[in-house]
Amino acid sequence: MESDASSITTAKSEPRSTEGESNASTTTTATAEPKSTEGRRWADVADDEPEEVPETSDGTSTPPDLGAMTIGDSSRGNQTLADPEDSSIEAVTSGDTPYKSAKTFEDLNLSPELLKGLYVEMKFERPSKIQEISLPMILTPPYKNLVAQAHNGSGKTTCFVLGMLSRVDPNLRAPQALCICPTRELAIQNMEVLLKMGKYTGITSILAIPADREHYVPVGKMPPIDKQVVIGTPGTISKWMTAKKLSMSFMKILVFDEADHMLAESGFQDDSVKIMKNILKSSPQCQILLFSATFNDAVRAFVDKIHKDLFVRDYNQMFVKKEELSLDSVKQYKVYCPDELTKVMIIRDRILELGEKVGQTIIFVRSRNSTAVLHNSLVELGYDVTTIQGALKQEDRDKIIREFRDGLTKVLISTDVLARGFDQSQVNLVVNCDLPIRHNSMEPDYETYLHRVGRAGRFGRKGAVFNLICDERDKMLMEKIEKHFNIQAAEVSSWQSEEDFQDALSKAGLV
DNA sequence: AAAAAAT
Repeated sequence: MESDASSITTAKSEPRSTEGESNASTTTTATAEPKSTEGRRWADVADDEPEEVPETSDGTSTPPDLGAMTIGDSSRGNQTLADPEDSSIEAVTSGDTPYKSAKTFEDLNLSPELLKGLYVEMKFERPSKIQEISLPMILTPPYKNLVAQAHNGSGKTTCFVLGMLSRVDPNLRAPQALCICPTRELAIQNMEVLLKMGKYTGITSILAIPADREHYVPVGKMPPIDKQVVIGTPGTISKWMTAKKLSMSFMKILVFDEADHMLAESGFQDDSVKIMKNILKSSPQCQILLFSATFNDAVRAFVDKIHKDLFVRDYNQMFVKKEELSLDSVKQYKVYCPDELTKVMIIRDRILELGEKVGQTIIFVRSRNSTAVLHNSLVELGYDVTTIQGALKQEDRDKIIREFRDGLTKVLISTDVLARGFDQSQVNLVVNCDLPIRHNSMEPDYETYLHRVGRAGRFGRKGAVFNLICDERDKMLMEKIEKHFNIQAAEVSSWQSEEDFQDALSKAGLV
């Protein structure tokens, strides 16, 4: 993984309105971490690739001491002394709390039970780079809010799950940690990680997603929640909260997964802000973590605003530069084709079989209706594909996901319900049958594009994306995407040539 | 347009 060879840079910013504090200015960089050859690290680095990173300057490198560096800026404090060529993750800490990077889990004062979960269940050996940086910021008092950006497939989930588990007091039988996710699938997936990592801790948890019909209990008849960690979707959480079934009085940590989406999208934003305000009212000290691979300027401004409006507290940040965000390990292609109908032929004749050879495939389309159209034409032709979208019954959604997770199905057609966060290591191929587009505009949806790409190449694995381009609008969208991420998607020269597709996959390192 | 969710 090339990104491991880059360095960490950190910068210190000052909280607004604290003047006259001393600002020692230094920068430190960390060189490539030595790789362990046996077992897995916490982030499950691609195990099929022999790691050949030499243990260079290991002994000579300075550990990144996250507090004691660089300048404070009076405004937002994004100023750093980083070498722009060399920085892939940047931490901006706020205030005077010194943060020391966590080279081992023992550095973090975790309970023995949690450590056992990390080593035995998760098979982690030591913190990854983003964990090394973010965990001390999460776990060091005073507990400050954190806005954390990290690459797709780099293990954000394990970061905030570990954060929640270690901040919960196992002896207090009340909700203390809350995680809000954009989809039920993501909530379920995060819960699975929590159960695994927290297996020996005895910490209790509950999913807050709508129950299916036979398990439905009216909220009024529900007993109050006494579980310590709650993970769910905004509607259900908000419902429980309003009905006073979910007490916010002991809440210590609130996590927004895919935070940019949760805070920016209408429909999500209202619930998210409502929950946040409600928690802060009864639990003003609650720590808020915002995690995502993408934070655009509008979201950043909003985050800054809510901090001013609601908390008036300073917050820490960790982020990645836009140019370094698109995954190097996933090769992106464009396929020109004459019309929409041809897209189906291409998927059928060129992509499906090749895709099955290299693992599993997700095909993204724009609308629920398009999933049905594509699904039917492929099934009619005898192909075994399944489809997921938000209008399906929960049981069906669960079944489709289960079958895909178990490897019983190889090709999944999906709306953007799976664009974010869905983690299935066997997905090596992503097809954008439609490019993602911003509602009511001709602009591409850059964030969604990046998240879709990120469904392949989990944890540094190889992957490929085929973008099907059939008219001027597609072409324009693709050009904008390339420009935005400063990449050049390779062209599959002829959609009619099986060899060209074969070639594309081999260039992506998949065959 | 899609996502969540409750009506």
